[in-house]
Amino acid sequence: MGRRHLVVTTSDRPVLHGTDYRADCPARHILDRIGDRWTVLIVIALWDGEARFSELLRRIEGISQKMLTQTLRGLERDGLVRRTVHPEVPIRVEYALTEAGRTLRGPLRALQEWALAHVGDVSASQDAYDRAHRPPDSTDRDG
Amino acid sequence: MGRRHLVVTTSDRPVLHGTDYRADCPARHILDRIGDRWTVLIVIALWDGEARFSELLRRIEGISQKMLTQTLRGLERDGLVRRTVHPEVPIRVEYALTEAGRTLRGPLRALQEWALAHVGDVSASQDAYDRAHRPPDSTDRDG
DNA sequence: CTGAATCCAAATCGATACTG
DNA sequence: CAGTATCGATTTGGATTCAG
Repeated sequence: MGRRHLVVTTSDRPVLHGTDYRADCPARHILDRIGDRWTVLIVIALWDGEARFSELLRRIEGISQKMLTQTLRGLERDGLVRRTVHPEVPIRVEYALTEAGRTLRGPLRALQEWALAHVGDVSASQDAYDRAHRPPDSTDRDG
Repeated sequence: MGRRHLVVTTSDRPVLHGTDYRADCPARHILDRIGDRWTVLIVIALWDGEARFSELLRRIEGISQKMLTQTLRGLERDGLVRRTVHPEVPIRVEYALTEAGRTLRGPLRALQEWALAHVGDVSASQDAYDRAHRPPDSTDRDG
């Protein structure tokens, strides 16, 4: 049985790794978290302050109840979101970012700024790429 | 294909802002990119300079040929990686980060630093969460 | 050597129905 | 209101096979 950890070898010091080269490093875990479809949207939705479950469901367009619950649970488990149950009738549950959760704002912003700065270039590049790699056109008149 | 409505075009509103919870923004596109299993590792592997296809295959442990090709194509299409074919025998193909690709280093670093700074807290939180939500154990005894 | 194509298993996610 | 449970469609990624 071979090792199953993922390794990237570079001559210099790798960016996303600490003392070892495995891909299951802390940074990889974070990438897995924010890489899913909804985590970042939820964090953004909670930037302004706490919100109820149904409120998040309304504000985050397209998310299903299942995914909201599931993602919220993961965030709560990681200590990035705090869940507060108010035993009223009907029941009320408030979600809010923890202190740690709020600090995610910086890195997310860095990513946002990169995206904003490069969205034009990326879009143009995709355009050019798609033109250059267009599927074979049968109306080709060069024959 | 399917339901990917990542409209990177006419978003005149601020992107990862507290009032925008939509998934169709530039930042979302970036998150989709770096969120996949291999993109970041490839970017890291190309940090030092260009590399051949087979070299990347060797250095990024665990990646399959298919995924390397596929991810490289996406990166190339986005203008983050440049592909150079040397028509020799046997053929030689070199991959390298473009200028835009290299600028991804900053945001990636921010993420890494966040992860490093919080891995302890997150781990502890997960631990506590799992203890509190322990699977039903009948051998429970109070000490 | 580079890489496209195909088949298949597993993970992800959404819609729906049901509970307290 | 705030979930849980389940099923099926979709997506993802890996192994394998074939080709320039």
